[in-house]
Amino acid sequence: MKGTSQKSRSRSAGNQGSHAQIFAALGDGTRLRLLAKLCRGQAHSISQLTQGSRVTRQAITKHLRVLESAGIVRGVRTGRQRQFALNPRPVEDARKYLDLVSAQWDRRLGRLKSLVES
Amino acid sequence: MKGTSQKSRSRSAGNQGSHAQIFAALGDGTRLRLLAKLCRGQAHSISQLTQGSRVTRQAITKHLRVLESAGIVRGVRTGRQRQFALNPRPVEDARKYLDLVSAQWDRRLGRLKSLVES
DNA sequence: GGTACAAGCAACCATACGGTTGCATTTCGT
DNA sequence: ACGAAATGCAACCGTATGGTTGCTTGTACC
Repeated sequence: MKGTSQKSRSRSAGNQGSHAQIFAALGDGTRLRLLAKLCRGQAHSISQLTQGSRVTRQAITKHLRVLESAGIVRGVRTGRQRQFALNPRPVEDARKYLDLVSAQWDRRLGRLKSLVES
Repeated sequence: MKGTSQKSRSRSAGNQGSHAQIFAALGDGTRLRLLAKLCRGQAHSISQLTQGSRVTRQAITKHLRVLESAGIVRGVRTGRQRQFALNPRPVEDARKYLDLVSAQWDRRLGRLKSLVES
């Protein structure tokens, strides 16, 4: 997520930039753990999300910031705390991307693989 | 993929480590471009994969190494060159993981979201 | 109004990442 | 055998990342 300067391109086909950003955001254990908590549907505050983690609240904040700029998560202020909730859209997007990769692979292989492995 | 020292744990449920590694491997534009080439089914050598890229062969080699240690790609020697081919297994794995996330979210939301947003 | 909880800000640190350059090694072809 | 092609290896560089600590700001609540 560093070298690739993803500005704000939104080309439909082969748009590696945003996908790369999403995958990069998912590419960390702590963040996946956060995701696991949030995908249960309920919004959590930062300190709630810090509960049970071995890292500092600050670290969690940073991770949330990463997830947020990837669009995976959205935080809204409610009083003195920020409630973070999952935004399933980018996740769906990433899933579709991987689906496409698999599909393309399968198509080219003529489903030989599926026959052999199943 | 740095702080999380993913050694070789293979717990079935909530195994963030390997998933994180896969996502991290996918979290780069250049590597996604590599993936795009390879998912077309044919194996490519390193110099072939370097073709059309703006970065050095060495950079590509490093990226391939990352993809390889995530299991996404496998390279075998054929004479003086290494043929790299995609291994769809980890990709499928990652896709399933995201599927699970979405499913969990949808279930908890009782598909309220889908009704509203579509 | 004062206090305690939640979060933001900023600096700092060690290490990983993406990339390059330069040189060595292996292997194919003639 | 020799040159060229395809990799491999190693050092180096700038910047990002994950994490910490310390302090300030904002908000609830009695």
